[in-house]
Amino acid sequence: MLKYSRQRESIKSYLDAHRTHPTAETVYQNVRQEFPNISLGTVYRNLNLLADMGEILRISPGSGPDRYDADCSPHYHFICKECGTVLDIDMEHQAQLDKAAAKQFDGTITNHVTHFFGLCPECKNTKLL
Amino acid sequence: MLKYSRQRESIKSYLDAHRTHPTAETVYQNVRQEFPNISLGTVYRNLNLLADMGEILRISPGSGPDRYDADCSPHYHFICKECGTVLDIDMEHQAQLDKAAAKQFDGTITNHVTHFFGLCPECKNTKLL
DNA sequence: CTCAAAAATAGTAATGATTACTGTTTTCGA
DNA sequence: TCGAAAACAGTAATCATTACTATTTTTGAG
Repeated sequence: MLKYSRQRESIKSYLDAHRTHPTAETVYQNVRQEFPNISLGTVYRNLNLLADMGEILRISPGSGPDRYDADCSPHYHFICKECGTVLDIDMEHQAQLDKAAAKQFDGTITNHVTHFFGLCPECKNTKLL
Repeated sequence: MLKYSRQRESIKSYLDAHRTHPTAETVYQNVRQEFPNISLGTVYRNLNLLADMGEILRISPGSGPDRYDADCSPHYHFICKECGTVLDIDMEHQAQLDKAAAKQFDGTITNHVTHFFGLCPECKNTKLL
């Protein structure tokens, strides 16, 4: 049975208010303003809980720590090869990919995750100089 | 300047011969048959080197250790939610996705990585019982 | 409201994957 | 054949995350 916790509430509302795909560490540093004694373990436990309940999304960018996103709608992410920033991609979800992949496959395909890579707007400009 | 090494040769040929997307640990255990004194660090260093040179592919499956693949052609992977197995997906590469993603995006998109999730053929059968 | 069981917490230790460091060995071109 | 550069083995360290434990918080029944 799930019980309310002020810490979880604070973590969730931080994510709701900041769509920057923060890491657990970033969430920790910020929620600490409200709960100076919160422990990193509590942040991880609640992020996992929220993700398991489907209230937030976990993004695993191939390298570096996982990111979290309050936007649970199926959408894609961009990851900057230079600075690691994670940005939302404004593009419709390609549900047909799952069917295309299932054609020659004997198992069951339920979903897919796509990450786009390249240079974010800022790093792109820096490279021009 | 890159110098030849018997250890790197052995790692590369293990990958060439086994298209099972092994982890660094699995490569280590197997190459150890030929080089009993090889260290895990050497395996990691050479896998990174080969990946940087574009001779092998690194697959980061969101959870668990990275996998390596001698097949560098752009292709997709399936990851079993139950057992973690990584399998090749027989499906053409969707190059147009990069362009679609770039439309509303101010940075530069060079490539994308897509992982399909679900149940592998074996776990699917096990679930039926 | 009170109180106790269940859940959550803080603090800390442990784990797993990977990288970094160091002294020795191997490679390879002059 | 010889010496600089690169790679090595072995080990220590790092990073992200999970596990453990004693204490505190939540919540529903009386």
